[in-house]
Order: sequence, then structure tokens, then C-alpha cells
Amino acid sequence: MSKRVRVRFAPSPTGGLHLGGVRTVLFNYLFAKQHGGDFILRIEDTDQSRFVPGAEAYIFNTLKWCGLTPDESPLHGGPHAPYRQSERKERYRQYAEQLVTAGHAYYAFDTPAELEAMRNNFKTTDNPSPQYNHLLREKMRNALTMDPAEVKRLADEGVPHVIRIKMPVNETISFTDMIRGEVSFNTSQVDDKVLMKADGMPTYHLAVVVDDYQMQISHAFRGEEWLPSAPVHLLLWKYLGWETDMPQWAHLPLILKPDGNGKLSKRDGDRLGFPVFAMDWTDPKTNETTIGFRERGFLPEAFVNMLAMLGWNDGTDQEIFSLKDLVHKFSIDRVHKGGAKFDYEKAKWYNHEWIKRSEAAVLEPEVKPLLEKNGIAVSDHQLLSKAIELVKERCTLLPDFVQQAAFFFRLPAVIDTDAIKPKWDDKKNLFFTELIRTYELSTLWEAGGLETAFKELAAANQLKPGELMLPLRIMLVGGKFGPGVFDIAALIGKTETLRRIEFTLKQLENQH
RNA sequence: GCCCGGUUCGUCUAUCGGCUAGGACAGCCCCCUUUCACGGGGCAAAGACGGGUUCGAUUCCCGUACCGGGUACCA
Repeated sequence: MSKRVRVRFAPSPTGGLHLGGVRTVLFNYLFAKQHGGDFILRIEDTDQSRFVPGAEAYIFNTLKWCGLTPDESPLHGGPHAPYRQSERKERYRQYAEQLVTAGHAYYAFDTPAELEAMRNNFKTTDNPSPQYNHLLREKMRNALTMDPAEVKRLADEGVPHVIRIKMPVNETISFTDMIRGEVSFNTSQVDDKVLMKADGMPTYHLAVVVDDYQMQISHAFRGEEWLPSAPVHLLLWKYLGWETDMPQWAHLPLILKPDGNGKLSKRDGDRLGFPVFAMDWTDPKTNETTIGFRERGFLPEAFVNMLAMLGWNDGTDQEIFSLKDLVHKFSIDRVHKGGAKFDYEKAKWYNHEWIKRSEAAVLEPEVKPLLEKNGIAVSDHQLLSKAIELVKERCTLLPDFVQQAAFFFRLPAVIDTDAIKPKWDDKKNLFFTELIRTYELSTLWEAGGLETAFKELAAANQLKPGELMLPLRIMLVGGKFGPGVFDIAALIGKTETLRRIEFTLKQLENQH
């Protein structure tokens, strides 16, 4: 009884892939996988003016990073190839003509200038944007108003023209949206949308219906901004005689700006200082790079988790979900109807949680290049692994590891002796000199032993250990941060520990 | 303007008509930690408004307000 689930995402390669787009993919993917179906990626490279060459590859890379690999796509192919709209061009015309023959669509010869004139002429304060609708179509240059012979002549001569859908008058058209329930429209309120453009390319309206039919799509998820044109698509399915094959629709809520009003845009990220694209995007025209979540130091798991929670939850207090959990627990009827404002602080919290929960082995391949990029050579994998384990709970973004873990691999770049100096005296100097001697003799080099020895020596010198631990920390890591001092000493080893103590001692002496 | 959608703490959200309205982020306070974090505890913070229906409404219905989307030979 149940049709095979085939959900489809159809981005337009216009550059970058922002949060809303990735979330649409995510929900498509989750639903498909949950039902053992396929996630199909179709590319809408129809609009020449906005098509950006590198963007298609960028979309693939983004999906790959997120772990949302499509089952069928222009890259992977599939039983319904091609998946690029431009490569399916010749398939659309026949259906447009079929609609014309059936009287559901018509040729229109109005030039862009004539359309603009129409909009100006009929514009009133009550109606600021006149539509090419059932009333106005009677006043325009189209097959409904012109002599059929004239229409034929112009068409034969190759005079540029479009094909428009002929919207019926005053009919109610309704459908059940998986998220919103029953939604209905009056056809008189919808304009005669262009189906085929003068350049021979279909518009989204025709293309999406034809492709969804031919690709046997069973479920279509898209942004809420498409809701108003849903009646056009519904009618097309009906007029083409495919009504029983129509996919089920789900219109997803929008992701909104954190402040103020409106859809989240790339500009908001620039303005407020956070990414809105999943990965770095360099516009080939302007050569301008927009930073992505990946490059900011987000883990894909955290990014996906954050996105899923922006508009969905499972009804419990659980907030951390892996992609696997999501596939298991996701349900379309728990997707919200209202838009959600994006909160970068919360996004960072998800990343922090994922870093804390990740094994060092998972983090290593991310952290190592970051350290090396900052001139820190990492040769000892054991050391790296242990260092990550020790500092990961204080890293919110991946680059935080550079600051938090650098001192495990080299002498601290700067030593904050100013933090020691005010309370530094000969007694402390003596203590550390003795500490070096004590540690030199120690045979077992582990945190507990080092701490005991440290405290015993402090007591012998009639000093409080607390006053001595900060100086030791500064000597070893350079500043007031990092995990337990003795853990650090244990990890960097005897030679390095003693070297650092001596180094700072000498510095303090010189500065004296 | 018209059409469609939406409306619970500052933000993301929970609530099958029974509510002392719960959780999380952010904020503040305390504990733990002789660093920074993690962790633990606490404080403050919400049902847009007006009508119905009901023993009872945040929940259902209507209206208003506000917000968002659409109103292109863009998607």
C-alpha cells in the first residue's frame, strides 16, 4: 500500500548554503531514512542570472560534511538521471503544450516593458502590486484576447512568448500539509504564473511538478515561503492528470534573524559576527569569503544537532541527538509551525557539548591541523590524545584547543610573570629550587606523587601550597588557565617540567 | 492593499481542557575547584489583547493586534 518514500531537495546553486537550506535537507534526509526511503537531490540550475558555477560542488561538500549524503544526485546519478534541471530542459515543453491544448494554460506575448506598464497603470494605494490574474489577463496580449490565427502566426515566427497557467475563477483548492494540516486557497487570489519562460526554460512551478512526477517523489519538504504558490502546483498535478501520484507536502518554518525581524540572511551573520553558511563560501565573482560553521570550529554533529532542534523536539527534555538518534526519533508532526530566531550562543553550547562528549580519537584529526597551522609541531600522538582528553571540557570551538593545549607541545609563548611577581620572594625562590632537586630524584612520575611531594616540601618550608601552585602553573602553562597542574606536569614529563621551572626562575631573577 | 501562515520567560521550546505553566541557552547568586573550566545547587523571567464554549481555557472557536511569508519570464 505504501509508496516508496522518495524525498527531494532542490537547491538553486546561487552561492552558499545557509542554515535554512541545510535544515530543509536535514529534515528531508531524516524522514527518508526513517522510512527506509531515498533522499534525492535535484539541482535547480535554471536561472542563468543567479547561477554560480562553484556552488553545486559546494552544496555537495556541505552535505557530505553534515553526513547527509543523497542517494541520488547529479554527482551520484540514479535511476531518474539527469538530476540537473538544465539537463532536463526538453522534458518540460511537451507538458506545457499539453496544458495549452487542454485549455489550462495559454501563450502570452506581453513584453517585460508591457508588463511593467501594466503594473504601473493598475497600481493603486489599495492594490500596490497588480497581478496578472483572471481579471487582468483579459486586458493583455495573450491567446485569450488575440485572434487564434494571429497567435499561431506569432508563435510560428518565433516571437518571444511565455506560457502561463490559466487559474480558474473562484474555486477553493485545499490540501493537507504534513506540518500545518488543512490549508486552503481561493484560486481567484492567485495569479497566472508563468510556466515556460521566453528563453525556453521552465519556471520552478512547472519543473518541480514534472520532475517530482517523473522521479516518483513521494514527499516534498520545502520552506514556508513556498506555501503561497502551492495552489499552482496542486492545479498542475491535477491538470496533468497525475493527481494520485502527487507527493505529500510539508512546508517548514523559516529561520529568523536573532534580532529584529525577517528571514536570516548572510548579511545578518556579517553584521552580528556569526556564520550563516555551513562551510566557507567564496563568491567567484567578488572573491569575497563568507565564513562557515565548519571553519569557525564546529563539529558537524553539533551543527546538525543544533539545526534539528531549531524547529523540532521529541517532546522530552533531551537536547543532544546524534544523526542516528534523529533518524530514529524524528517525527514530522512534531515540527513547529512558527519560525525560530537563530541564537548563536545556543549554537556554541551544542558544540561545547559535542566536544566534551567526543573521544580524543575523534577530535585528534580536527585538532592536529589547527595546532600545526599555528606553528605547533605535533609528533607524539599519545601526548596529543591525552592533552585533548585533559582540555576538551574547556573548549567551545575547535580553535580553542590551540590556546588550551599548545603548552603541552612547546614552551609557553609568553609567561605571565606579572601574575607571580607581586607575591614573589626569596622563600618561594628557594622552594622552587628545592622542588627541582626533589623532582629530579623522583623515580615515579605521576600526578598524585608529584602533588604529595610538592605539599610535603611546602610544609617543610612552612609555606602554604596554595600560594605556590599558581606560580607553578604559570611556569608550566604560561598563564592562569588549564587543567590541574600536576596532571600537566605528569603529562609533559620530568625533563620538560624541570626545564620550565628553571626557565621562569631565571626570568624572575633577571627581571628583579 | 490583498492572500497565506504564525503568536508560552530576552531566545529555543514542553503542555493529549485540570497549572504551583516544566526544561535548555543567556543573565545573576552560591557550592566544588588554591587557575580556567566541568559539575552541583539556587534566583529572576512567559501564555499578545478582547469575546465566547466549558465546572474549568495556555490548550477549542471568533474577532483584533502584532510578527513572518507571498504578491517576478527568482527560486
